[in-house]
Amino acid sequence: MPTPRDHTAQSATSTPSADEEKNERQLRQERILDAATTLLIRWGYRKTTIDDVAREAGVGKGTIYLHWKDKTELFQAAIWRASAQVTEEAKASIAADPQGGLAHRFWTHGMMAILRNPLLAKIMQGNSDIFQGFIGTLPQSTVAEAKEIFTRHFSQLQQAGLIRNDISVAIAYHIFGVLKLGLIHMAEFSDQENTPSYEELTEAMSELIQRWLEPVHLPTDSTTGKAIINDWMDQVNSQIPYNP
Amino acid sequence: MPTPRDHTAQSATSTPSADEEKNERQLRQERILDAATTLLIRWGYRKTTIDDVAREAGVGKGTIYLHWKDKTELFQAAIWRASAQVTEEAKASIAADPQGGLAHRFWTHGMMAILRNPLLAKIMQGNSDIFQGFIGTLPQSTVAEAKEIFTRHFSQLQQAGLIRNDISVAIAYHIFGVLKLGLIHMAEFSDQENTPSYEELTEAMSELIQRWLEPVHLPTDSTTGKAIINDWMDQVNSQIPYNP
DNA sequence: CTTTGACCGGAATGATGAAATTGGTCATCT
DNA sequence: AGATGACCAATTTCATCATTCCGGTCAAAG
Repeated sequence: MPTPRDHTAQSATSTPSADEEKNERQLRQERILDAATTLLIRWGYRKTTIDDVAREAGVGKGTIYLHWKDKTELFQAAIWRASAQVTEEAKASIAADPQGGLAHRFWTHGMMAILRNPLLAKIMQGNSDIFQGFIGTLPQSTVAEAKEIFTRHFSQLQQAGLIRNDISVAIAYHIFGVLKLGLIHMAEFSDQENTPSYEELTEAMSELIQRWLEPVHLPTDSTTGKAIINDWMDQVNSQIPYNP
Repeated sequence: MPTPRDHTAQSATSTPSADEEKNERQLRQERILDAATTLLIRWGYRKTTIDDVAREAGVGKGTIYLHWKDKTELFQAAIWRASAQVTEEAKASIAADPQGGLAHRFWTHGMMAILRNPLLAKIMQGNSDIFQGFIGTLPQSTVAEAKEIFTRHFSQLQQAGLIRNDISVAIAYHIFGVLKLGLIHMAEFSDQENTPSYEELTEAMSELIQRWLEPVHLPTDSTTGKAIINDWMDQVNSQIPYNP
């Protein structure tokens, strides 16, 4: 009972309309996700308690259970929101880039969007133990589906002449995995001072992708590539159960 | 006392010459290293005891201490021997390959030599927990020195026109690290059936290196490159305290 | 109705100590 | 002398129990 907290919005209208209530609820949900994200970055999954999140968000513990079934769903929601934001940002960057349809530009925009997001950046920078005890919660089907989405769009990019045809999708998928995991673990492995800056690294990786995957003669039309990649991002996003 | 064992060579000459004794000792040392290697692969560092090794090698436990100071030195020796063998093999493959001086050929030979070695292959295939409780025993200076060796020879290869000049050594070092760690962790991550075969993977990686690092116009003379790489391997080997 | 935090029980954590294991030594045997 | 394995001390492992912690519930408050 003796828990003074700032109820800044003291119900200006005595009877809030249904819309206003909806909005209130929405805002609170975001606030809780903000709190979860902050603490996820600061303490990791295992060491962050529901109580912590509730306190950080300024709500009661029970309230959180009005929004999510359990702890994993809450943190999944936080990660999914981050992913959705990142994909959305990447989509925008790609749309704004005249050459956004090219493989290496696409990679660059994706990587930059990730690094701009505090949560995903932290993961990328090698603090993979944020997920202590959380990995394995994700359904195996999700991983398989992600691979399917990759395969489908990679093939489309090949058919559009944006990626070399003489490379197998399975190999490409595996090596993309190698690059992603390698980036994370190498960041964890090497000490700060010897690690190149992320700008340098992004640029170098972008060039690697370009030389590795792009054919010498690229199609003059960039819209097809953009469309494919846009579609890709949308499907990745639709795989993420995050309601705006 | 009741420990019957096969003393096949029952000292044909009553007084073995100094040479023969030396040889005997040498052979026994190899046998112990063989045992250590086998058990390292089967059980990992932590779960392999000195007793196990002695039994597997058919010698008394005390005998092992006539050869090495302690447990870590024994297993270091086993790993170092493996590394020396691998570098030696790689050197031979490179020497036999007319194009052995090219970056992507060099990478291929190195990777194949590693995969041919049971111990290092096991590590490469993601069973990095072979080292449970062993990592950290290696002096930090070794890592730093390895980086120096890389840097020096990479620059030499650039000067020889075998590797593009417009890429920084620091970046290249980091990305090589990404590739190595990525290969290990991706192998650990993805399940058998979805993983491409090592032949496919080696070939694909070789091509990636080629496109990423090699200039369009390569020097006609291959001997310079071979010499540099030979030198590289020798220095890596000399960093390893393994006496034939 | 919505929101809350006291409360509950299962699970993680830590302290304790007995028992087993194991790296390394050394008296003994060859 | 060179090789060995019984032996020792130190560490690890395991079982036990007390205590704390925390995800989730729900009766009560607003």
